[in-house]
Amino acid sequence: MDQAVLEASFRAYFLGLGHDIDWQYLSLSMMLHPVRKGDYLFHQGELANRLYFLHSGLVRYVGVSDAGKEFTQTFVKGPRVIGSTRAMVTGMPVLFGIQALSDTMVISYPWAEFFQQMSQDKGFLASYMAFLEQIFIAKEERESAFVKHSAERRYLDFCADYPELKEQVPLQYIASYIGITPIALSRIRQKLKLSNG
Amino acid sequence: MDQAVLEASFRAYFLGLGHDIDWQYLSLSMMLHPVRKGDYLFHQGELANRLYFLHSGLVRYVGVSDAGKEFTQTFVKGPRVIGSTRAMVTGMPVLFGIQALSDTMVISYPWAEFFQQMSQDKGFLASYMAFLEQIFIAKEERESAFVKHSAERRYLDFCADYPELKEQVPLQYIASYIGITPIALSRIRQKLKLSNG
DNA sequence: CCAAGAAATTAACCTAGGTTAAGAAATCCA
DNA sequence: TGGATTTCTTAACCTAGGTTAATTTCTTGG
Repeated sequence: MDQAVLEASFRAYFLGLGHDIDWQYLSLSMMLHPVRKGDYLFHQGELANRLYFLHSGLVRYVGVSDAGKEFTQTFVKGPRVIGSTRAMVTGMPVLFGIQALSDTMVISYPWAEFFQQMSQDKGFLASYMAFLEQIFIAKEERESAFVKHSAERRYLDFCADYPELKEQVPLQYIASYIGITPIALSRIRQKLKLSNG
Repeated sequence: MDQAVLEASFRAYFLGLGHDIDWQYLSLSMMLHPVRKGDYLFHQGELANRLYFLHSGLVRYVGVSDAGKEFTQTFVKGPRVIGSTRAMVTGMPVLFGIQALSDTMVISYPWAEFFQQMSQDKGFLASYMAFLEQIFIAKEERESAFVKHSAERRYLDFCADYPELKEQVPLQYIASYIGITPIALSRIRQKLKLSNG
């Protein structure tokens, strides 16, 4: 895949965040990560202090519980910045892994250097800020939904909010996203089928 | 309370986020909200499109579920910026209320105007960005803990992480913070008491 | 300092969702 | 295309934590 295309995709994404950015400040070469369906960009516990950009494809963030059970934190479709803000900013090991659900293309830059160079540009700061606001708002909404709604309601909301994911993503991942087992999700689907005729 | 003191506290907090800020850009008068123990700064469902700063005291963020049950999203001790990023940025109604757990003093500015003026300053952008990173990281950690650990473990972690809150905050709020009922928390505490002699 | 309300505990019972297990359906290669 | 693997469903049983309700302990305002 052509690096120029990837770079253009990356810049277009940032432009979409609402501010003009002067990329002259940036003098770093990107790293390419073609991640195949099923494989991981990184695993829980590893270091991931880079800025990752998912150019194309679909991934999920996966945490593993003390008891060894998987939990899907979120699904992300490219083009979008992905990764762990915490790991990137603090240099601590990630709390979740990122698994490709389709063949994907990811690029990355080392965050510390990238930020040092780009923070000279106000447009970049404003864009990155907008990105942080976006992902924080998404978390606020998700936390709220988790607390307020039953598993059944969370499933229905998922289907309404992500009709296309509902088709592409294995049910077990959807179950782990709404916080229940695949068995419990089956029961819910069964019940819904009956009550809807 | 002296406005100059509150303003100084506000600026000191931002300075603590790591960047020098030129406050000359700002020409807005602050609003004062002395919120007494037990009262709310705002309730779930209201508009809260202002930048709130908790100068002193302790508050909790409270969501109410479909079934009418309360859930404590987080505890915050001043001095710190508080409020809903989502409500502030998007102008949508808040997903949770903020209740004072002690007598508090809160000040606020209208966010849109505040941001318009202050976004001219790179130091402010960088500081606000740092704040967003901080709160996002906290959410990442909390989400991870919720999924990975049992209620008992979450209680023990809470006690370890916030020894001072453990003393000041009613048990029912701690219960709702770790996602269980006060009754369930009592059972856990009982069990721990027995097993520790 | 006391009465009234609020907070915490305990007990008895209930239920959503977890667990194990086994079969059916879908998917994936070779 | 067919055997193998993975995914999904169903059933039977179990358990953490919810619910209701009664009792005790703490707070707090007058």
